[in-house]
Amino acid sequence: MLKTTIEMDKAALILKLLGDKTRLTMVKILDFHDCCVCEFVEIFKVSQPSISQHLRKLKDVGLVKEERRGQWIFYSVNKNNEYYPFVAKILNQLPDQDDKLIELEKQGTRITCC
Amino acid sequence: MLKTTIEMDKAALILKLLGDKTRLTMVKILDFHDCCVCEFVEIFKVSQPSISQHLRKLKDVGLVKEERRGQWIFYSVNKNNEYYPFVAKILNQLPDQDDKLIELEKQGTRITCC
DNA sequence: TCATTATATAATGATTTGCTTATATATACA
DNA sequence: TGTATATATAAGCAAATCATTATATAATGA
Repeated sequence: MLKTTIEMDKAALILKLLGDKTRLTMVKILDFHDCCVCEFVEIFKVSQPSISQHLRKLKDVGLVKEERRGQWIFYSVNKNNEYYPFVAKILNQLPDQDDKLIELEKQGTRITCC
Repeated sequence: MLKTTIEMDKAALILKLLGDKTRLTMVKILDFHDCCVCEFVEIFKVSQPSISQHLRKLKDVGLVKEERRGQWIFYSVNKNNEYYPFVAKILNQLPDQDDKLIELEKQGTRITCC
């Protein structure tokens, strides 16, 4: 049976995580494009540990997953996560953030390894 | 033209507000039933000022509105709010909280004035 | 192997959050 | 009018949050 609702506890937890502009934007970007830590550092203009800590939180609840590719660790949305459908309905209402990646391309700081 | 997306700033703000179990449950209940402060105090077993403060935050962003009825002040979801469609798509995925009100009825603490 | 690059983790600090108690205000009703 | 009830606001406090700097770990490439 397909789950159509989500427990309140879990919903509140996920909404809290998404209730931070940096993380919300990250997840919106990751919904369509894999990214590595250093790209986010470039995009958000905050320190590398700050980005790592945001990603850690998202990973801890299973919203994103990581995968090493050579020197980089790429993050992506874990679409198999039990709560992805819940999150997707939120993300679908947000404006696409492709301009952020286009900006990286222009700067030559987009990572496209492997 | 109907708005289909919401700015990231505003979305993050609203998600943060809903990222608290008490407020999330409040809004879910209010989506279908008006309630007054004292009912929430009974439901959530926290102090009256705590409930008032949560409602204040929700009111400040326009998500709920208030209306005095005699001695009580009833809150309801402001469905005319610009961002209600965004919120509704979240609320629709949450389990209904009618048991909370049924419990109040049983206890005789449901307020049905006016 | 050594220097560089990418990332994670630890420690720290300022700010925010969510509760509490105390108090003020407004309505209801005897 | 005086008392009880409902709500809001103020003040205070512990815990959580989000950033920073410092440091550790892992892979790359000369």
